[in-house]
Amino acid sequence: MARLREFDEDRALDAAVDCFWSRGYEATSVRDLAREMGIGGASLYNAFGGKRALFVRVLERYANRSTRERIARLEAGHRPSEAIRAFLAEVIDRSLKDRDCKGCLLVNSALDVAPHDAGLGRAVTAYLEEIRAFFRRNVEAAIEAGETPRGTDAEALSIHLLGVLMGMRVLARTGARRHTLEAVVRPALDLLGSPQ
Amino acid sequence: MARLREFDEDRALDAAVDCFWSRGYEATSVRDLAREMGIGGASLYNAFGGKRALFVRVLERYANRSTRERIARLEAGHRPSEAIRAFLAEVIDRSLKDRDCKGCLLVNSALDVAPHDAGLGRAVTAYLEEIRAFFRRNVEAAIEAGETPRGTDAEALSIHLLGVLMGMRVLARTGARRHTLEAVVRPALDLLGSPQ
DNA sequence: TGAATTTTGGTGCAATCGCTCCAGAATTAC
DNA sequence: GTAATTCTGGAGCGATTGCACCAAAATTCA
Repeated sequence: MARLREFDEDRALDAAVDCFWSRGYEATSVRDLAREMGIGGASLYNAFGGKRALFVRVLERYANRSTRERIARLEAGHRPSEAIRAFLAEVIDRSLKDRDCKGCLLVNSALDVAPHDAGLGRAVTAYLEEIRAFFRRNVEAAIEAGETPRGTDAEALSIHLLGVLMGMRVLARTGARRHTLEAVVRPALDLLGSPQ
Repeated sequence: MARLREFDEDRALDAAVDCFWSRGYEATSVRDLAREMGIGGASLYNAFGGKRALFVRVLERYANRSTRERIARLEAGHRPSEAIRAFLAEVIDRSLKDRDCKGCLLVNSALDVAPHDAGLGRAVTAYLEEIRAFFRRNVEAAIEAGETPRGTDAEALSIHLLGVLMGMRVLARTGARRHTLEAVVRPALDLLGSPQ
């Protein structure tokens, strides 16, 4: 009973992800977004509501396509401790390939927008908590499987792993090399137990 | 042979530090700065050259008054491994008191401006490297003093400590509680050897 | 086909951006 | 005192910001 949308919402959303990811929230203008998404300003407001509302959708899409996809894939194909190892190794590899050092949209947002917008802050925190839950789940399973020492505190180690991941993301953003990123992570992986 | 400056440059610089610190580089306008510094726009440009040039001065002042002061004070009053412990403990304490979660200006800048401005990026990296040098120096001394296990790789551990510090700063920015920040740090401190 | 509804590109608004210019005030050298 | 020099507040530059509005285009239901 109305005119059909001419653009593909998912494709447009992907373009918006790239836009916010490489420029940050504040530095990205609605005109940048519209141009990159291949739509007019009116369509953007009509379809997504505005800059902030679009960013909420972007965070959700990023979490789905980047974080959750990786977690599901690695958790399905690896033993618990190896899933964590592979997760961090993959982040290192991607960070090194990431020429313009975009880093992780969630981490960037945690420092950029979260402190100035309580709502977005809660969203970012929830996504980071999903990553920690992945760590925690697999540390527990690794202990159960005998891969990780019995006395290990899974809760504490999962927090440590999240912190190490955040730190690596920050240093990667400054252009750190592989040996630096690996040195950040290695002691945390040692706590998981020596890989077979 | 000319009119004297009416404002105190150091006081104005401190105000500029607070401004950039709490709002970030992009989100801080020259008008914000001038108002908070208690000077006119023309004076700001006359004395500091512009927004970016002022930010360079701000980074330097922050490094002097925050990072370097802390390093010098703790290094003078503690045994090597205790200096590192006290450094991280102090960061945790200040992060928890920091109601508006400003975090660390250097870390915020590492994610905000460094990737989009090579010059500022190098400056930020250099300041972070000073912190790592503090870690490295004291890990080596701690090994020498028998506080830290002999086999420890001081270079690698100093990088790990820097990464853990960055990670803690990110999580603190999202409003993390004490037990979270301490869980991030504790495994790294364990590598320093048990405190006497 | 005509009414209803939504999307579309374009235009434009009020506000703000970093920055510049200017006239006047203040200070020192002469 | 006079000339020279610098600092000061204020006004204003062109550009850009997020967003609103509009008429035309497109589509479905009647």
